Amino acid sequence: MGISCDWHRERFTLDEELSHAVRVAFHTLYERDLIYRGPYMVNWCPRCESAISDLEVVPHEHDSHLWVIRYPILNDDWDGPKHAWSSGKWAEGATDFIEMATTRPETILGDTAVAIHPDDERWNRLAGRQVMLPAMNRPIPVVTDGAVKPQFGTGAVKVTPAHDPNDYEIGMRHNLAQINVLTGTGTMNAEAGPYEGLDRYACRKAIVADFEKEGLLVRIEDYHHTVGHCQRCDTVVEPLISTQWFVRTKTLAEKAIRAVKSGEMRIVPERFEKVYFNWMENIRDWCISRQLWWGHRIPVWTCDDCDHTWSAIEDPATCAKCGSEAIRQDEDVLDTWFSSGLWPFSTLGWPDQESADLQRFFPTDLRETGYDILFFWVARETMLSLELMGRAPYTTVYLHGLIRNEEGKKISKSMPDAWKYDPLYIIEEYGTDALRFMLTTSSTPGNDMNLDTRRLEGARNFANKIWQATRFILMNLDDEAPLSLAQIGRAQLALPDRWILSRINRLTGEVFRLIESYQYGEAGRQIRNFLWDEFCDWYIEVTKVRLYADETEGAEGAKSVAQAVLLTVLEQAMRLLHPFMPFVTEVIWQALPQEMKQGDALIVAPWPMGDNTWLDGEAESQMGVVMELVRGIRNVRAEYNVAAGKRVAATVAGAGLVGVLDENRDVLASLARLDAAKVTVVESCEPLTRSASVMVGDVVVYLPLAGMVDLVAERARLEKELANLTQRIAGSEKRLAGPFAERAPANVVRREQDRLADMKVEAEQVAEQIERLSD
RNA sequence: GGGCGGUUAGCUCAGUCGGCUAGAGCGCCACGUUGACAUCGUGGAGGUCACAGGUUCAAGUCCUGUACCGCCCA
Repeated sequence: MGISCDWHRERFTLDEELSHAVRVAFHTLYERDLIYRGPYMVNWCPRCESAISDLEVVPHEHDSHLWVIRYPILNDDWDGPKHAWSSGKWAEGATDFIEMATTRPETILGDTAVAIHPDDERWNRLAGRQVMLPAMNRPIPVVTDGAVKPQFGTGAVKVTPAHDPNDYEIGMRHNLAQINVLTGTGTMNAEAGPYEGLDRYACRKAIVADFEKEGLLVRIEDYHHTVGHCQRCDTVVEPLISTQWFVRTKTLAEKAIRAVKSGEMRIVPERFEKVYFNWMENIRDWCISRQLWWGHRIPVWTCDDCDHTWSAIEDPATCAKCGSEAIRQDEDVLDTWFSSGLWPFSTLGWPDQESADLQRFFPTDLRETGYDILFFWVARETMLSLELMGRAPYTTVYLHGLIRNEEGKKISKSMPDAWKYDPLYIIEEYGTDALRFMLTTSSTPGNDMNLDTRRLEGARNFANKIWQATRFILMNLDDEAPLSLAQIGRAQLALPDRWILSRINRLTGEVFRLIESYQYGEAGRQIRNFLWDEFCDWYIEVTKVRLYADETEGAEGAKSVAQAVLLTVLEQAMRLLHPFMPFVTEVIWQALPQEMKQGDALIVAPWPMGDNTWLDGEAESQMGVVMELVRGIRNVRAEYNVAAGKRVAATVAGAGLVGVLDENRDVLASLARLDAAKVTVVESCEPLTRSASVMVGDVVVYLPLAGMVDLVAERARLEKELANLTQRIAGSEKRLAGPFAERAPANVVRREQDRLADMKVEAEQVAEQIERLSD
């Protein structure tokens, strides 16, 4: 991708230094009582055989079922089953039942209660009674709990504290047993009684069949719901009670919120601050232990002899308390985001606070990443940095959007056509510069971008365009070293030179401003527009007059001025474009004459700063008139089907710009395909008959297109133009006559007045031409 | 349920102090000069800025609401 990195600072979190940082970080947090171990309901991936954090659970929608089942009530008529489960007679004799719905019938085996809402009249009468748990022959109570939603299912719910977060809460409130019926791989364990050894889904099938056989299956409803999947392997996760390690996030999150609120750390675009606050304010403790075979092993040891548990930075050989050698390190490893969260300082030498890199580079200016990483990485880096370094890890977080496919779908490796979106493939097809330019200029900060190959083509074509422009400039150099602008007096510069130099310096200032405010896309687009539309389409075309001029005419001086300006502008533009298209700009820059540049390579060349002394409003406005005239003449030629190659005569009534236009008659002639020998520039003249005319302000150009001008058509054309002008003049006059004149800022009013004056002059000219054609 | 983003030309998108006739690329129509480039040039057609209110001298831009699409969190 052409990214400029300090490659010698490349790091891996399992490197020795960074592993040490992990140990120190863990130990420090442990000593501050910010890390604890405890039983908790976690998300368990049966395939990874590991706990995963809340963030690693991806919800997916599923079409499933709601199984409505019933449990028999223990009462005076029935004191329990007389027959074996699955005999078909298990519930024989039972007279009262409680109905409830479940999406996971296999968890029935771990039920330790049935819950109802205290106000639910359907089931109130059963509060405090015992029901017999099918299959397990375990009497369990009916409890009342406000958390039960009466409108869901039948209003009664089974309670499985070891396998559901809500049930866990209910279980805590009612002091219910937590019975885990699953193994780490998702099969039923010994607590599952007759179903032991079955896979969770096989068990589901089997238990439903048995419920049906026993007459305890009321009905099956279709049900659409979301189910959590493992981010890593897409397996359906199980909520499971297990003992895990956690970071207490409350105080860390408070600090992290304060860092942004106080302005110590800024998030761009700003709207993501809200997302950040919302997440931090509702944060749950961070489960950091993983039951994986790789990673940083948790640096906590337990003594078999005295049960002492402690954290250490260096591996201990004996118990810190009793000295016994019978010690064991915790088997679990740390969540990778724990070590990654230390990245902003662990890579700079921390915990060595004196490290030169740490002193120099911490905190970092800018953290750039996708907004989907805000919680995973940015939030953790921020919390850990504030706790361990005492300050936020960076001053600004810049979040970009995600690349999506043509239909706006998130691209993932599992898509059959994922290869199309592989950056290496795109680079192969369009080039790295094209990809970078497309990525940087195709969207707005923080918004997603649909990949569009047409934009890649456009970017590739742009690379070709500047390459061709460079070829043109270089092939028109002479043997001698080119002059620098400093060697040329400003008085020697022609109007187009002053214009393009003003434009590039204006652009340079604008790009600086845009990049400073993180508007990279707009900066890139402006550079592109400058190079293609102004530099290539106008300036290069203008210089051809001088570059191709017959040298015997003594045009040598003018030629070298054009060469100098071309090189100067190109060189500066390449420096501006370099971050967007590093490769082609570097190659072009390397090919430029040494006199034009500083340093050995563009990648280390100074960033261009605009020079305001080159800003030239007069040149921009005068050149603007020239360009308008050229466009107008081209337009007329096209309308009258004048052969593209045909050079035509012209008379220019230049009015106040007569001097300027006279000096630039060659430019006009070249760009508008006029016959230079037959271009007359005067201040004013009698309207030419049998000619088409082009008006820009008070300048009129007459094109005597003998035999080609259809008087009727020309009149119609001019009348259309006049109608347009008249309408705009009316609008402008109306505006200036209203409250606008006194309420709007003076400069805006002034501008409107100037516009009106210009339009009036032009309208007069057009009217005059129509008048002439009527004679 | 809470929050965010989007809705501008046929398509993909810009438009960050509210202020010239709302822009670009691609596509479309016409033409194409020996002299950098057909990965190109010149000219042209094409938009009631989702809808409804409001603020303002002035609204694509600010405020309120609605609709549809997408995303995040619970």
